[in-house]
Amino acid sequence: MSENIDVQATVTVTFPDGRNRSIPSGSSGYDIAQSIGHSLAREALAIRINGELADLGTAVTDDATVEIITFDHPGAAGKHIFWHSASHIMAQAIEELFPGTKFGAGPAVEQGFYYDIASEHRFNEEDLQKIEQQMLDISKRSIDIRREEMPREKAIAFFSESRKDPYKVEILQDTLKEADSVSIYHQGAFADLCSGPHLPNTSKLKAVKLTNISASFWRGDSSRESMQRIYGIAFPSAKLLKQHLARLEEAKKRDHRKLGAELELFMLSQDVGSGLPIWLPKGAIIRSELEAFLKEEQRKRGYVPVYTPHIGNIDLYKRSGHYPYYSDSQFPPLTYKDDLGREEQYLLKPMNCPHHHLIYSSQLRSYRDLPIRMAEFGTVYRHEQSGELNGLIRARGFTQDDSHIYCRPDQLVDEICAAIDLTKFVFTTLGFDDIEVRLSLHDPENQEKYGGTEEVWKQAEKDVREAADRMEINYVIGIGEASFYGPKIDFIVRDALGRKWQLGTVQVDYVMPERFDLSYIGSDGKPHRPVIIHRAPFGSMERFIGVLIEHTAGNFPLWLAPVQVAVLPITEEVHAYAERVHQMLIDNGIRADLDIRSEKIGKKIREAEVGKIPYMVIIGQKEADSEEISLRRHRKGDQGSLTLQAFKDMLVKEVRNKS
RNA sequence: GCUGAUGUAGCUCAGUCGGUAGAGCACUUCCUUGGUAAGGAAGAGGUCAUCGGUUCAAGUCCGAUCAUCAGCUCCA
Repeated sequence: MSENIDVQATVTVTFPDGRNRSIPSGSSGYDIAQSIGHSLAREALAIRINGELADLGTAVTDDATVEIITFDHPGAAGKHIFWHSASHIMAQAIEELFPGTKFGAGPAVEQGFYYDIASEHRFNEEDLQKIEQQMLDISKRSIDIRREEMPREKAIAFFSESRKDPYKVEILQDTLKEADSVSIYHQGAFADLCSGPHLPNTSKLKAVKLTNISASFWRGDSSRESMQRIYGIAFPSAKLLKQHLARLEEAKKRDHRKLGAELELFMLSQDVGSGLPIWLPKGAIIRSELEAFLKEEQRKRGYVPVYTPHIGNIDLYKRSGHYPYYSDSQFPPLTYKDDLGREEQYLLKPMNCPHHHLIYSSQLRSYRDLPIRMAEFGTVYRHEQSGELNGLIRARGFTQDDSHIYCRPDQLVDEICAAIDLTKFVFTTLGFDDIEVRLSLHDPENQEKYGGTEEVWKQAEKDVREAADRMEINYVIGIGEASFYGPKIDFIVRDALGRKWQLGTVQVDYVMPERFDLSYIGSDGKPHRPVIIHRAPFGSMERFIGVLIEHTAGNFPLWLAPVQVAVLPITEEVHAYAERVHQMLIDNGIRADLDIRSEKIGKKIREAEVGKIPYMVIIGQKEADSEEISLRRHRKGDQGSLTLQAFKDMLVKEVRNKS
């Protein structure tokens, strides 16, 4: 390089690691990637210029910070662009195979992409394979993907006249009505309205799997026409696709419905009704251990237990305001008529709140009594839509680890913090470390959806934020996710298939105290309104255990394992000693099974392994003579010999530590 | 609820062109007493989800219903 290069013609680009480099002005993202290395240029999908994602072909004309985006780029930007382009390629493939198909929306999602399409043709599995092949064909044709900016009016003309795509026209006339100029991406004969960015060329797509077809509504509105949604996932290499499919297989093995049946934890029966889980003995042990754990923790933290009936007079729910909000997800009322023809209606309780509020108002409360923290494992019933049911995770009858905390306004933030702390403690103890926390706020555009005044909501949301900040939790904001009576802090985890589920929740409520006319006598001798916190660390016992099954793949920690130890004698001669060992474990509070069948030890071990029993005690003549046990650990194999005392101490300690 | 797929023994599945049902595991009994993931033999187990239709004949073809699964809308 000579010293006297034309400074006008070069610009400085700075990379994320702080290094920078001079490049000719007008260089594209591809040129920049190429200047760094051939393999990066090969893998480059797009570029981020001064924080803005752009097509790889975009020219850099000023000094800028740039980032080359590859498929594996942290933060999923690369995958997102890749899958978004894949959805366009799928649309092109569908258009080529099924001319006349109309296209709705085709975004990238967390696990791939989809496209909503309208067609007379009913797409089936065979079509998906054909479309996959066509997509790979489009990839082979190596078509450049080209961006075109045009005025909105021109785009409307383009989509109504040459593309004949009414859905795109609707988006242009509705969602994008403020925009002057829009962008269109062309790839061969296909074109789509899209803000981009996109892959430079269709050949980047090397492997694709269209996973399923389902129905969706145009713009998510059930009053609009139904469309066919085709889901898929794509990768820049066949190897990555293979890995992805293997992961899916693995996830299926963890499905709590499958493991729940195999490990005899719970069952569902048509004879009882759909969405009404039945706890089998082994599942009941897990549930009761979890309940005991939380009860003890709540006792330490100043909660008092209560019990309330499973049904309540319908007027109670009308008064709470739950009735109109929940009416489409309730079991129909039970109607009772007495001899005089008077009618009474009861609901299976869809929530525990009103019952607890009545307990609160059953006596005169002083400011000195607050906070009052009422806790109940309350079983509730909601008639969820049949398509929503999902084993334990989404049921029609479930038990909330519910509590209502009645406190003074000056205690509120502290109490929210304490509830957050309990929830975090529960999750940490159970080994959930990857949890998303969402502050669920109301949507001011839809104030009529909520109870209470705007001022009340402002205050409640301020308090919730303050508590979340003080507890130093990372959260995302969910506008419109609030309950009708107040904002919430929701704890969200994923199931084996990557679907998100809300578990724990902490909710602030200024509305119910008003509706139930709750009060306490303040130090000034006058009545005041308390504030209510609704909270449930597990959320529901059913859902929590469902997610826990998937999280642990059925390998529960010792304190939760339905059977903690399997005692496996090798021959009949040692049955007496095995019985002694078994009894000693039982006497020490250990859940132990004794297998005295005349089966070979290999088979007994196999069954204990398949049953995911944490510890196996193998007892033969040697152990009987030396008064020891031979220990085997689930998934880890032979652990050698131990004295009875050492084994017992080890178990007791492990159970106590909940490790 | 909507769209699609599926429904055969307790479980996992096979069942061809429509001709009245099959395997493995599990279960029961017997034999076997074996040292760290499946010992052997015999037996029992089915209104082919339910209801209706076509047919001489239906697990198989057609329709409806129910349930399960995926997604949509909704929620702990």
